[in-house]
Order: sequence, then structure tokens, then C-alpha cells
Amino acid sequence: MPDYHPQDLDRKWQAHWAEHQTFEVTEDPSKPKFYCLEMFAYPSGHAHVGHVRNYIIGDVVARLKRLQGFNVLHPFGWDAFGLPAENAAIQSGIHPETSTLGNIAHMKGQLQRLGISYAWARELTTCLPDYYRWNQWLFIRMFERGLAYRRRSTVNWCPVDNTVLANEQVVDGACWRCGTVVEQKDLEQWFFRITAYADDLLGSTDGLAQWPEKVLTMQRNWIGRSDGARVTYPLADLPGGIDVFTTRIDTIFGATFVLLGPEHPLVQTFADLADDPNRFREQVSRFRGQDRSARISGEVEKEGFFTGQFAINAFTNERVPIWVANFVLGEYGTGAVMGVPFGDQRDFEFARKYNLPIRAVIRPAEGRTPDVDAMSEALPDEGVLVNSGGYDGVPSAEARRRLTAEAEARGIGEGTVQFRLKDWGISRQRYWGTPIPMIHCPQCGVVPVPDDQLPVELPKVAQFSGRGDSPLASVPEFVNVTCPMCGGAARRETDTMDTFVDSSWYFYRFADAHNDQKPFEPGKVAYWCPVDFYSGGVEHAILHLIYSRFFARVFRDLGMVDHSEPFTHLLTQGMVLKDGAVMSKSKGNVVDPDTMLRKVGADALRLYVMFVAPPEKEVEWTDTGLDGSYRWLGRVWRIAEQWREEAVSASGHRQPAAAIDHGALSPDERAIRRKTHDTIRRVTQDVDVRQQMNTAVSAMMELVNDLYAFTEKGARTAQAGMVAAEAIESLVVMLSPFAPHTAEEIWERYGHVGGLAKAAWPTFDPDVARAETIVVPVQVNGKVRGRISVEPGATDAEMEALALADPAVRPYLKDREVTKVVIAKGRLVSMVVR
RNA sequence: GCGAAAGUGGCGGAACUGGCAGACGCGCCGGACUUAGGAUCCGGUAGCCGCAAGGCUAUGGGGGUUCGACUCCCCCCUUUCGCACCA
Repeated sequence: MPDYHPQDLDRKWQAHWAEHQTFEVTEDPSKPKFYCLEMFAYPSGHAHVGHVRNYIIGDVVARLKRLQGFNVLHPFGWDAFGLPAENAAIQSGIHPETSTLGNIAHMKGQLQRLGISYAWARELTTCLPDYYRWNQWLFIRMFERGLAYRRRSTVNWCPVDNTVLANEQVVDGACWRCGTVVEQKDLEQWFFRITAYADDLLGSTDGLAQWPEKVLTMQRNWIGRSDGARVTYPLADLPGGIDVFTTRIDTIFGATFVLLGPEHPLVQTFADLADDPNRFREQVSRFRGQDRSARISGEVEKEGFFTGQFAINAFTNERVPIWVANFVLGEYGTGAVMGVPFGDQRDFEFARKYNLPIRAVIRPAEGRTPDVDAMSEALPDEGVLVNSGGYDGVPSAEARRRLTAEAEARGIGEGTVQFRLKDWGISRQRYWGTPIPMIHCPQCGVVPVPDDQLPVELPKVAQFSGRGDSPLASVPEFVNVTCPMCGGAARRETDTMDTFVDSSWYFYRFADAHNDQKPFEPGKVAYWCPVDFYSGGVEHAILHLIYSRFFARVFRDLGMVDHSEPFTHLLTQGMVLKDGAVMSKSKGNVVDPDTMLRKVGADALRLYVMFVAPPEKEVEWTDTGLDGSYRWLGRVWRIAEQWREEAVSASGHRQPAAAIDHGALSPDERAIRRKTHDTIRRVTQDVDVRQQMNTAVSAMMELVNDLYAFTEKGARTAQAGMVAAEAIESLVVMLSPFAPHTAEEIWERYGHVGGLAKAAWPTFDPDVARAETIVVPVQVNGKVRGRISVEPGATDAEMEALALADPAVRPYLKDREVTKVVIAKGRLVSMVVR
């Protein structure tokens, strides 16, 4: 018997797959398609097992689906633009392209050594012009439709990375990448109008039945829809008014003041009219400085000051004071709110602090109007209106409808919807990204680069100073252009796009990766997309996954794709921890896949990562667990070798099951067949339906254990050989998604030609899988007292009779009265005695 | 503070619609085979009591529903992850 040498098998079969292009595919309308995708990789240099876990999960699914007869697209690519390469270039002087392409070559080798079944012919790299030109093409389409626009705005600025961050990239007031506290800065920026799709993106989340609820919740919260009303408070002593947004117009009779955020435009007007304009402005700029970053370090105290101006509450006709408050957000709603201290905790604290009036306007449906002086906190609950003019006695919900209608009728407001989601700022003052294909002409304004001049290539030479200005601005031959409209001298846009643009549509490009006429042929995308199975880390639950859903809608509205949701089934895999911590170079706890490959081969690593826990769970890496998987593969190898001769000769290596006369088998042979077919049932269910790879592996381990016992005690007849061959061949096919190299080798040694690419996933015979007799526990007063053996089809009466007659049970029934018998068919008999 | 998920042996985990808790693996203990084994094969392994048959206790804690609860309901504790002045 040859020994098990996994490293040799890795080399042999990886070469075989490459030579035969086993995993390359074309559209084939005669076969059902399956698009299996893992989030592509940022080429940081080295893959660690945490990354690799994701690719193995996807590979198990892809290989399963191939065996099930699907035409499987399983591609891979590189999210190759981004700051780390540019930052490294500032330090090392090595050009980002050089380092990035080098990293890609290395990591590609790592993935190939793991035997991941990618269609490498479709590999894409976002930093190459044949990819990013289509970012530019799409940008122009979006510009033409008003979905890309430019405006001056206060942006999140990371002073370390020297660039703008999208709201989604600000985590706890700090840069998501380097953790530096984010500053606010006013800049001319390009935006994508994702808010145009806010309602669509939100509403469609209900249809994403195969997404984790956690991710959907996060997206819903992020989009943050609020239904309410915009109401105008006319200024008492000046022309104009203040619009506020409220979700509780039913409390408007309790609005005893109006609050402006420090960013509100009227603040400047009021400052000019103030008794002490300088002091006014000082306080405003102090509030603005507090903003985001200050708030993260615990609660910032609520404070404000009176502007000296009044507004009119159009429902009470009262003059209410206008204050500036530090807790009112300039960017949300109208940047102003009505102060209802009775129902809003923030307003309550504010009113108590500054002695502003509090008026009770809601009472509980059953109960009395609360005593305002006795309140220690706001009462936000709904109820019935009081002290509310003609609306007294009206329930909150109804009052909101009627008050909104009245506001609309009087022309002082309207029902409206607010979203927390904001437009996506995509300008980056950096080099290593897609150039924004726009030209600034003194005559014509902002003009897109004509399509036939795309791509706007990144110039190879650039200074990596790390200063805050765009590096491209220092390349005159890039900047100085002629205007495509008037032919006059003009300047090229020197900002680049956020790299999240690259990853928002790459999954479509895989369907037609080398098209040099358009981003993709719609027919090809219509065949392959949407992605049937998408896996990656939860850290992308908001950013990447919401942007991709946005882009899918943009392509849909361009008439290029026929669906709205790009990913049908999403799996968020857990992280791999070492010593209780996330792997990172700085912690020195990185597990390098190459080391493991040298030690135990690709299959043991793959198997271990799948066996250790369900895919969504975090796992703690242990070397001993890896050794266990290696040992088990050796066990599979040896049991297969033990039956090889019988299997090859007895079956003629085709359909061994067909030659088996089940009724003529010995009890042991029938038992191992039953185990074989039940294992097929379990593994299929676990891998295909539940994605519980760990229990699929344990089911296969049980079968192997039984096979050893069978081999130990059974006679080696031709009949036994057929039964064993059926078991082992089924096992090998089911194992092949997890341990493809070992499985291919055994398959070949069993006489099969053409590799597992020609094999089919095994099917089970329910009659064989079903046990001939089942052992059913008998409970007396909730405790198991005996066991009876029954046939699967036994009736309740038969089961009850057997249970009552069981010698182990009878002592517990002696001198007692059986008051109740419950029978769970085929599962258990339960008796209550007194 | 709000929201979500999760708490099961020494460890990772299993238990699918409420039906034998601890599958499978790691680790540990023992045996066989061996010059040897850190290879391989076989067996044992939740805790407590008992020579044994067997019994009792156990799924974070406390209640409840049920013939029967890891699973359903209520309260509490802990952990993890999101969001965090969104009017």
C-alpha cells in the first residue's frame, strides 16, 4: 500500500487542473448556472488563514455545485487600488504598481497551492486600465444622469492619510483605516447620489431572504428612514422662517422653543443682529469644533445660548425663543428642531438647564395628565393629546395625520421622510486610485472626458509626498489638457475615486472579464448574475454591500442588468483568531498557510478550517486540531487502499450500487449500506442547504469509523467488496469539495478516468437509508426507564403494548395506575403513572 | 442608552419541527502491534454516589407552560457585535 503523501498529491492535481483548465467555464444555456463568489482580496502581501477560510468556504460550495451538474462560475480578482500601497510608497519609494503587482503574484500562488478551484482566466485587477476605464465610463454615465455631482461641502478629513473619508468610513469619529480622529474641512467634492435610491435600498431588504438578519438590520439602521413632517416656524420679528423636521408633530402644542444647529445658515444672520456678535460667533465656532470627534469620548454636555430672536409656533400662535444648541446636527433633516421638553429627553434636559417652559401635551390613554413639575425625565410615550387646542382627546397616531394635513392646508408644512443615509463622497486627494474623468474648463465649466478618450490613465510618475494636495496635481502633462468642448486650455480633475467604487461592480465584470468595448455584455451578465452565493467578512455589512446594491440599481436603470439585488445568498464568515485575538502582523500571531501546507498539505488545512466550527462563527486556531484532520485523511486513504482491489475488480468501476442485491446482504453489510446512504443524506443537507460544513465532515467521519469496524470483523467476499466500494466511492465524492487532491487520487486509483470533473454527487436511496429497526426510549414520569425495538412503521398501539411489556419498564408500573400515554411516532413512548 | 446574537464536558462543537443532552474531533487515560514510536489499530473519557447492577445531578441563574424543555414564554446575569444626541 502506498503511503499518504499529501504534498505530492497537491502538486500533481494542481498541475492537472491547470493543464485541463478544469474550472474555466462559458455560458451554456442548456445547464443551470451557479455563480459562487468570495469577496475579492486586497493584495496586502500575504494571505493568512483568516482570509483563506473565506476562499475555502466558497470553494466547497463551488465544487459541490459542479458535482451537482451546475455550470459554475467561480472567479477571483484583486481590489488593487488603495492607500496602504501608496503610504508604503511614501516610505519606501517603491511605486505602488510595482508592490501591488508583486503582492498579487505572491498571493495568487498561495491560493493556487490551496487548490481553490478558480476560473483564473477571468482574473481581474482593479488597478489596471482595462478595469478602471469602466469605473470612468460609469462615472460619466452617472454624471449625465445627475447621479454624480460636485458640491462644496464639509467633509470628514483624515489628517494622517491626508484624504477625505465617506461617512461610512468614519468609525467612532475616527478614520476606519488608521484610527486618527477625523477633522472637518470644506472642499469641492464629487458625490454619488445614493440617496436617490434610499427608499429602494431600504424597502428591498425585506426580499433578501438569504441574507443574515444581522446584516439586514445594520443596513436598515444605516439607511435610517424616519417618517414625519416638515413644519415652518415663521420668524417673529424678521422676514422668513425656520423649517424643522419632526416625527412627533402630535406634540407640537408643547413646542416651547426652537433649536438651531451651529451649522444652520440663519445663525450667521442672527449673529450680525446680536448685541455682542463676536461672543455669539465664538460660541458657534466652539460648538462646531466639538462636533463628531468630541462626542465620542462620552456624552458631551448639552448646552446652548439664546439668539435674541423669536419664532411663531403657528399652532399655538405663541412667540417662542430661538436658541443655538450643540446637540442639533447640521447635516440631518433641516438642521433645526422644535423643542418639546415634555416628550423629548434632550429637550427636557435643555429646558431644565435654561429654565425654558415645559408643557404637558400627552396623557396616557388610561390615566391623568402628568404633573410637569414632578417630572424627572421626558415622557416620550404616545397617548392622547391634552393642552392641544382643538386636538384634545385625539390619540397620537391620528393627531399626527390630522396635524400634518392641517399644516399642508395652511401652507406651513408637509408630511415628509428623512433618511440617515447621505450621498456618497467619492473624491480622494490621493494618487493610487481611478482618475476622475473630468475636465475643468474656464469657458465650459465641468466637462466629462469623451468616451473615446478613456481610459484616463494614471501617469506612472508621481510624487508621493504625503502632503494634503492631490499628487496628480504635480504632474503637468496630466493636468494641462484642452477642453473637449471648446478646445481651449483646461485643467484635468486631479482627485481620484474612492476604492469602494472599484469593488461595487466587479462581480459583473467577472461575467465578461475581457470585454474592451463596454463594462460587460448584458447578455452574459443576464446568464450568470445575480451571484447565487456570496461570502465574505461581516466588516463589509454596510460599506461594500450597500454600495454594490446601489450600483446594481444604477446598472439596472441604465438597462444593463435585469435585476436589482446583486447577491441572492450572503454568508458572512467568522474570523479566525489566534490566542484569542485577531491575527495581525503587529501582534505576531499570524498563521501562515504556506507553513501549514508544507507540514500537512492543502487538504488537511482545508478540512480543518471547515470542521472546526460553522462558517459564520469565529474560531480559535489550534495546531493540534489541524493534526487531527491530517490523521483522519490518512485514515480515509488507508481504508480506501484496503478495499481498492475488490472495488476495482468487483464493480468494473461503474455504479457499484446497481449490482448490489440489498435483500441478499448480511446484517453487517446492510448496516454499512444504511450508514452510507444516510451519510449521503446528511452531508447533502449540511453542505447544500444548511451550510454547516462542520457537521458534514463529522458525518463523513462516522462513516469512516463504521467502515473500519466493518473491515475488522467482516468477511472479504465479493459482496462485501461491492458494499465497501459503494461506501468509499460515495465518501470520496462527498469529500472532494473539502479535500480535492486526496479525493482525486483515490478516485483515480479506483480506476476512474477523467478525474472528479466527470463525477456526480451521490444520491441516496431513502429505503436503504432508513433503519430496519429503531430503538425507542420509554419514559415513565419523564425519566427513561427502558428501550424497545420497533419497526419503522409500527403503530401507536404496537409501541404502547411493547412498552408496557418491557421488563425494564414493568417495575415502575407495578401497583400504579397509568393515567396517560404519549407516543411520538418512531421517537419515544412516554407514560404518566400515579 | 437602543438594537441584535450568543452562553452546553478540560477544549472546539453536535442535538434538524419540543422527544435518549454531549454526535464528531482535540486533549487525556488504557490496551494491542512493535527494537522503538510522537506511526497505526482497538477501547475508555460530563460530574457525583456505588464493588457492581444501577442511581442521582447537570445545557449562565430564577420562575413558568408541557407527559416531556438546550429548544417555547417571563425576569435576571454575563459576553460579543452593531448603532449611538438622527429630532
